[in-house]
Amino acid sequence: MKAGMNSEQEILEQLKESGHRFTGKRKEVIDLFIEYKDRYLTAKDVYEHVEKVYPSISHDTIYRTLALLEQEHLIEELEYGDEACRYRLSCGPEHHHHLVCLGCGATKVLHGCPMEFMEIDQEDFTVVNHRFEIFGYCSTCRLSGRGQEGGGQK
Amino acid sequence: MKAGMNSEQEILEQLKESGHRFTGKRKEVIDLFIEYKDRYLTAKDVYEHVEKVYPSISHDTIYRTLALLEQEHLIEELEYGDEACRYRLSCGPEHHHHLVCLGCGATKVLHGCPMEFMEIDQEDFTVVNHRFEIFGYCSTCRLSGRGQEGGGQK
DNA sequence: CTACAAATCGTAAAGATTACGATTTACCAA
DNA sequence: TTGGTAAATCGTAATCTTTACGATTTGTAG
Repeated sequence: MKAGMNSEQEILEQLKESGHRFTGKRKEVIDLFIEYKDRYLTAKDVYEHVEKVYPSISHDTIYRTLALLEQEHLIEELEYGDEACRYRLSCGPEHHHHLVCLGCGATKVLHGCPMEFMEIDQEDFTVVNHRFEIFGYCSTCRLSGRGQEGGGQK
Repeated sequence: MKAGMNSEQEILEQLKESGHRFTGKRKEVIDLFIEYKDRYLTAKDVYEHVEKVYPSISHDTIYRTLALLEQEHLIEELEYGDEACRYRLSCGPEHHHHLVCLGCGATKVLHGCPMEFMEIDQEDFTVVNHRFEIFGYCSTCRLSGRGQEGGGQK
């Protein structure tokens, strides 16, 4: 993915280039991610948004669309505790991690990756990937009292 | 939890102290975790083990037992990608992270926590917790060819 | 405009986890 | 040793997320 690819136009362009079609349902999904640019959304959020325009939208379509967008690196997935997975608009080709707000799903990019500081003997253990996220409450949610109930994350 | 609390005797003792009963089913669960001391196990693994001794064991019992043991900090939980959660015997009171083998669930303790290197403005974002794991293949799984198929973790 | 493959629908299955009333059991006290 | 009581467990089914699939619709190249 090219940096700065975040308009509906550019995203649909990229889908086309990789041999996929431009459909109204995909447009709705993409528009929602653009509207909540820095935020993680659940499949349910996406379903409910598209449902407003296409009342007969199928779950199958939502999940396949999410899989397609992730495969094209247009959105990023996050395993969100024991709740459902969440997705957000991809924020660039460079490797990064996030601060994630447990109240509203808003995110901030973290600079630096902890793997730089880890020394692992690759003879002993072949690293495939890693996971790093910091959870908490953004100032908006903290001030609105949403950060006082202990949080949903174990 | 006290350090080195890893015998069946000690664990049952601690359960008793916190007002819980010593049952044959709990003993089976604890024995399994002790047998696979450094390894993550799924609820299904636990269910199938206990089932051998108590063929009519209920799912409810397994999940409540796991929740109890986790609440008492006797086991640790890990969200394992889009698969089921996994649990392992707690390895001590001090904060730590793990290397996790995608082939067999074996783990190694990592020294040092990435949060030491992260500078976060607590005015801006109130940190509640964080998550850090490194996934890959241990030497045993790599040699047996289990690490060549691309791995199950996205 | 036509044809074909991609995309979607509608419905249901799969798998993990939780819920709950009824029953059994561990354990304290007599 | 024996009850009594609350905890633990059973059996069964619901819930929730995600996936599957044959039938149908639709985008798009030619």
